[in-house]
Amino acid sequence: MVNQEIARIFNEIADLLEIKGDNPFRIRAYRRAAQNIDGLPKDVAHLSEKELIEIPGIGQDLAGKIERYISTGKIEGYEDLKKEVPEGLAVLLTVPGLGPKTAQLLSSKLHIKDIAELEALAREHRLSGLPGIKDKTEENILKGIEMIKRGKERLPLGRVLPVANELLSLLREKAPLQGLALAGSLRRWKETIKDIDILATSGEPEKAMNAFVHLPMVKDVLMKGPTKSSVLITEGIQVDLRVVERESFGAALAYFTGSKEHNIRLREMAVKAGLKINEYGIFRESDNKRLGGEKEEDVYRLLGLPYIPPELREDRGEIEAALKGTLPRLLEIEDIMGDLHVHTKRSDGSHSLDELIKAARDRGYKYIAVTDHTKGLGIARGLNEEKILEEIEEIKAVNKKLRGFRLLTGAEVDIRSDYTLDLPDEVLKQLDFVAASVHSGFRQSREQITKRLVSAIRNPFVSVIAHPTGRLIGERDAYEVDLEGVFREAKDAGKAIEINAYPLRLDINDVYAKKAKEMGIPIAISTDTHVLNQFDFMEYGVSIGRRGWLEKSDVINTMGTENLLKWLKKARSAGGHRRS
DNA sequence: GCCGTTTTCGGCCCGACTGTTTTCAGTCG
Repeated sequence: MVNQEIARIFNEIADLLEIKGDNPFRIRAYRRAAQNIDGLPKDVAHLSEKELIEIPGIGQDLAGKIERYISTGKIEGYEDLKKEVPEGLAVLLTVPGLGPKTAQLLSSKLHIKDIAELEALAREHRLSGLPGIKDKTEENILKGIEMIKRGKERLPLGRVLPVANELLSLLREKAPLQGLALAGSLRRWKETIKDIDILATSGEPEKAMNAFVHLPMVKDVLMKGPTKSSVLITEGIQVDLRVVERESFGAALAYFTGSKEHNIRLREMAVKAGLKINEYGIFRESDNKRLGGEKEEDVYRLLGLPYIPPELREDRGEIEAALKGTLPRLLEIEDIMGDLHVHTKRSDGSHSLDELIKAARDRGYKYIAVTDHTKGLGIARGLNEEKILEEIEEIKAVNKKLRGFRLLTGAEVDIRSDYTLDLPDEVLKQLDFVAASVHSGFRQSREQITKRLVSAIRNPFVSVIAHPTGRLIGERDAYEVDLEGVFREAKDAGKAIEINAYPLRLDINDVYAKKAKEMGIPIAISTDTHVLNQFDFMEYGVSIGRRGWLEKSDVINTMGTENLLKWLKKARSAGGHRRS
């Protein structure tokens, strides 16, 4: 999509304007526009000017710039701006702690053009002596460069959350802190995380901060104050701890949870209502009287809004919905009745049916679908026709003995590069549940891969498309695919789309989940469990669903067993008509 | 550059920490 390209250019324009010292609100406008275009599930190339202006943060001017970029490939002013700012200078802004003012200074005095030069000069202590720069600043610049070299700025949620929870329990044990809570993008369940934000109250903040910066995994202390400290831990993750008074805890939690854009919107509303919101509370502007802040709900209540769950706080329309009273009633983990993507040791899973049944029942589930890989996936010991039929027989036998729980016969069939499935219809039609997914040929063209998914959807026996984009967060990009086109087909054929809850997948993501909901496509949230404790991944999937504004009724595995089986049957007959 | 049931012009969120500073600018979130 051209969206990401435009977002990149708008962000670069913001960088360049920042170095020039331009109007900060203009800079903010470019960044906001970039963010909203980036997160848009529609290709801006296909939008009219009127539709562009409906995107928050896009006005007459930027809409025109986008339109002309689509037709001419150029964004006016951008080239001129690049000429005004020395080549490569914007790159310096990627060094943490180094902002536009310092970049400008380094460029004008020392003509530094890239990070390599900056590093060399800092090592030779040639930066010291510039106005406002001494040894310590030099040291911090080198530290910042080290952080860049260490690589990835954002880590997958699934890698960070376990570390964060471990940190919490350690802090509970070692520091005089109360009410410890995760905040920031972790609390919003964003799919990648830049740092771990922790909020707490304490009667002895100084002592608590000391305990924090001396935790065993702390590698470096970035800053340390009485109410806020930041450290770098061994995994290379930054951890911020903020300590506030109890009466401010709710306001601080709202502030520290973000997103920044959501908070800005709230604070703007507050100003208009004669209020002031900061991390200490909600105050009346006229006499600074505290109106609330102990509970997070206070913030929303005093603005006349219903409580907005953290997963929605991205300034993607949740404030408008709250004002109109149309916030979704979000899906809860307790709504999930079963898992529709589970592997056994017959293919590449690790457990028997009995072990899986017990684990699922322990979670209160009513059913699981057994979806072993099929023969196309040799590497995962995929099952051939004979073995699948064998498994069906075994499941039928097990089901006869079960009370209040049901195994669905199923498979995760491979969608081959030649647009066919790797099991014949005669076998598929004997299964309760068929997930179809792509495991190879990722480099095919957008048209080819889209056609593969569409062909699978048009097979009457397919129930759901699993991990529809094939991405592995931080490891492998999604293949090129027209998901919107795939969604339209799924809508016509009455099929579901999966949110794969495996933490490195989270596929489809929140933005497309919202899109699917808007298009009326049923969603299955499934864990792709290979080992028992991976059933716990459901929490990640539900959170992606919540970030996508999903309600219980949008998700098929919130249905009871009978209703689900009915739905599956209907998906078959609906799909059958579309057979091509 | 965006945006408006108080505005089509004049606003635009708010505070902590650091380093280099005699009172604050820069950066970050």
